[in-house]
Amino acid sequence: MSLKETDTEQIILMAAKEVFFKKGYDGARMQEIADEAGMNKALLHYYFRSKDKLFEAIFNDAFQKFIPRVVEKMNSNASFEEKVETFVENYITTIIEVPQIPIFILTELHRNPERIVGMMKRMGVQPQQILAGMKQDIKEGKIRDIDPRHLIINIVALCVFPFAAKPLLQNILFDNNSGDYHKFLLERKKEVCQFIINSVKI
Amino acid sequence: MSLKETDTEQIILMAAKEVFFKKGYDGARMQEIADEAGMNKALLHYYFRSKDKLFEAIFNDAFQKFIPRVVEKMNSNASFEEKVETFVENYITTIIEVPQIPIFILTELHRNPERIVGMMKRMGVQPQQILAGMKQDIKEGKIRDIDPRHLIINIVALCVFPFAAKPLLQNILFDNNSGDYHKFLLERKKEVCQFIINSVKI
DNA sequence: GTCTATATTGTGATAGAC
DNA sequence: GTCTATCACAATATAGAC
Repeated sequence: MSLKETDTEQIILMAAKEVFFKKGYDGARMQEIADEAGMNKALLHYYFRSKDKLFEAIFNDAFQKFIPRVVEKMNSNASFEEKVETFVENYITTIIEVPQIPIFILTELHRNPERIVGMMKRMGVQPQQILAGMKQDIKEGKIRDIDPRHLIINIVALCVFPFAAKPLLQNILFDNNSGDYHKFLLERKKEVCQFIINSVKI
Repeated sequence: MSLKETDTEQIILMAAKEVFFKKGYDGARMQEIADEAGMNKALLHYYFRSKDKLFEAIFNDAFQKFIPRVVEKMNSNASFEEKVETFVENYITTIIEVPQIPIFILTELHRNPERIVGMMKRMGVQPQQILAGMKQDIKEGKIRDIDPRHLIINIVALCVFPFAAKPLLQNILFDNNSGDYHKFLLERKKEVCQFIINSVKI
């Protein structure tokens, strides 16, 4: 594989990511990706055969960069507080870099649930161990009695939602000032941790 | 307007809602809506002129049924606990009836932010008064010191997320048993209230 | 590998018979 | 009001020159 070929492939991937993230699969156009990449439609097909295959390449990549960083350490034997802090910190830091990811994944999850669920499972997103850890914490009286499934959903919800609803929140709460909203999202790391830990205190 | 005409119009609207909710604007096809309604494509255009207009009818309707029920009472002078309980109760009850609404609104928000934000504002989704109420509660020492914007986002996040990510959560936490997940969502009403109130306790 | 041109199919929309 | 037939154009995909 020559250097040139790899370059072109990378340029296509970057352009496709841009467009697919913004418009979703159904809304994206091969022509727009080609324009964004500064080349012809035909080249996209030359490298990736079809829109579907190109999308899959983007999606798998986004997914594989995202999930492991976020799930990391959740199964360690750290304290509940430490686990929450690590998770929230990793999650929000990661998404701030690519804030379109949550809505992208949610949309695709809606469009094609089986595929996403399958991918998640294959990548080791198996909450059983995490749930067991939480049960242990409850049993040992470290946190109050709460259904671990609610707790885990609450944690993820608090991290994801501000990004999924960003266009609305930024406008309605921050007059569309993206700098302010960015600062606000950074604050959320400690805010969310505090919110969770407070609410499970004995 | 004859009875027959109104009937057909309603049938179209129901079919369109079904398809638009499931596939989103870009993914939906006029042909599929016509099939779902048991009639011809041409009729859709006869009644609604264009795909865009039909979509708008659906969206406005979903929106106008949803938002007022949810925002209701948030501006009353009830206690913080009461307000949270009313909001969460209304919100989750409403969404359980039409669980596709959150992802539908989020997707559309992403596809066309200005339109959604505009509609929300026109429908009186103005958080200033709610934020002011929360500030007052903080000042009077009824809840702990917390940025009201974080608080309001947290409340909505906890309500919305389980529906937005339903296909994933139902599969991964409940082995795709929709009955179990439904029970779980009903439980969330009190669970979410408790979670919030605990976390803002002095 | 990259381009232009074109094939092929899909899709929103309209014309016109009934 | 409802249908069939069809238009016009958009979008994915491929053929073939360079």
